[in-house]
Amino acid sequence: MPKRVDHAERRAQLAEALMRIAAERGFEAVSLRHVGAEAGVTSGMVQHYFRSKDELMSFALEVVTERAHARATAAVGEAGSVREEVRALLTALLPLDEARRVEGRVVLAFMSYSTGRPELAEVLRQNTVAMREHFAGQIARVWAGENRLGMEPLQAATGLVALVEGLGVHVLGEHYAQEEALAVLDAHLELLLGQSMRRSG
Amino acid sequence: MPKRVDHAERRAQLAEALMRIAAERGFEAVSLRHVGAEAGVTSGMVQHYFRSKDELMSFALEVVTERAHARATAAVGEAGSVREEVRALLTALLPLDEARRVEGRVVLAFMSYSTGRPELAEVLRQNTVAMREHFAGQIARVWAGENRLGMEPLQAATGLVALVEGLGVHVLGEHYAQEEALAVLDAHLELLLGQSMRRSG
DNA sequence: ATTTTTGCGTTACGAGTGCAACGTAAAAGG
DNA sequence: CCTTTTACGTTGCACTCGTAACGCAAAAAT
Repeated sequence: MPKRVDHAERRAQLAEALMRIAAERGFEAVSLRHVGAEAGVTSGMVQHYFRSKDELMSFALEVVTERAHARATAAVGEAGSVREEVRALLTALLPLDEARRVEGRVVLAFMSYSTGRPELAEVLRQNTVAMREHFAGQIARVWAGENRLGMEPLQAATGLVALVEGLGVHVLGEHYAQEEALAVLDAHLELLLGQSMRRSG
Repeated sequence: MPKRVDHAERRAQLAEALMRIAAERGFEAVSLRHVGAEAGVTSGMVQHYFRSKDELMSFALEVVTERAHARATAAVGEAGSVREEVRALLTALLPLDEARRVEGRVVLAFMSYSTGRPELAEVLRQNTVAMREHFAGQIARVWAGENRLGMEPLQAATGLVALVEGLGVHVLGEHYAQEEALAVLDAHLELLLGQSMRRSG
């Protein structure tokens, strides 16, 4: 055999090339040849590692979700309180730097692309479901059984995830500055988890 | 001249064909030939009404935003109070029936597609900005100068729009049922505009 | 040293693309 | 009636696409 190559690493490199193209030139510019060129190889090499374009696409989506998951768990590790953890998790999902903007664009593209492709849609769905349940648990802990905001923890969690999703989309589209999005997120976190809640009734 | 045709109407028909394709088969299935076939004509006819594919795409985006705007203003007309109006506006944006699901998918596709296409991105941006400002004004009216939730009306409005955007995306992706999304929206509206706010301090 | 396996490039093919050019039937204007 | 204009359809071109087939060098296995 030749130079013994790490299969997983090569696949990851190609997935990264795909993400760069999707983020910079749009999803329709993603082709085997372009991905190869972006990675400095030929389309034949891409074919060697992915049996079809669909397989390449699926793998890229998995990479991007794994990356987001890794950043999220890293952020959790640094948090001291539940509220800090929730905030760290949510801000880890916002496109606040170039790397996350690229990932955000890729995820957005996949959201549209997954129409009529159940396997891809399922990956995205599981992601949302997991986050929803995680936040619901954390919110329930903070609320400690009391529910003075007129909603269930799961509803609050669903709203929080949706809020961040929407803020992310708007920041990506440069509808407003990321500082505004962060301020809005903080205000809503304060509303849900802050002291003011204990003063309400 | 031949059968004297309403130019605007034909363009609208083609835009609708485009939307149907984009919603059912995905954005990459949108081609001049497919749009023509969906509308029951040839690609040459499409070329007759749109000088380029880009022009067709831009027009379709305008159509979809105009349609959403029309539904929004119609919903406002039926509202009796500010809160009802806000709720009507927001639910008019959620993909709660097939027509709105189609539009939602098209908008989502355009969000991704508009990467690197400033004219398209600007249309989406203006939409968000307008809604943000509108809701900020309405919230300010309801709050009547008092601000007990620890955020500005514009921030509350931004959060509301982002929340609905996120809920819409999740419902489109079938991450959860639309009833859940509606319940979450109502809970948040209650939080922002309901009586409980007057009881908080 | 020879065989086998692997990594990767090259080439080719059919299909689909946007677009330009041309053809033509029909209706309005003279 | 005849010309002009409009509304299409048709054809063709240059290009890109995904995929399959083949080629070949290099390294491990024997």
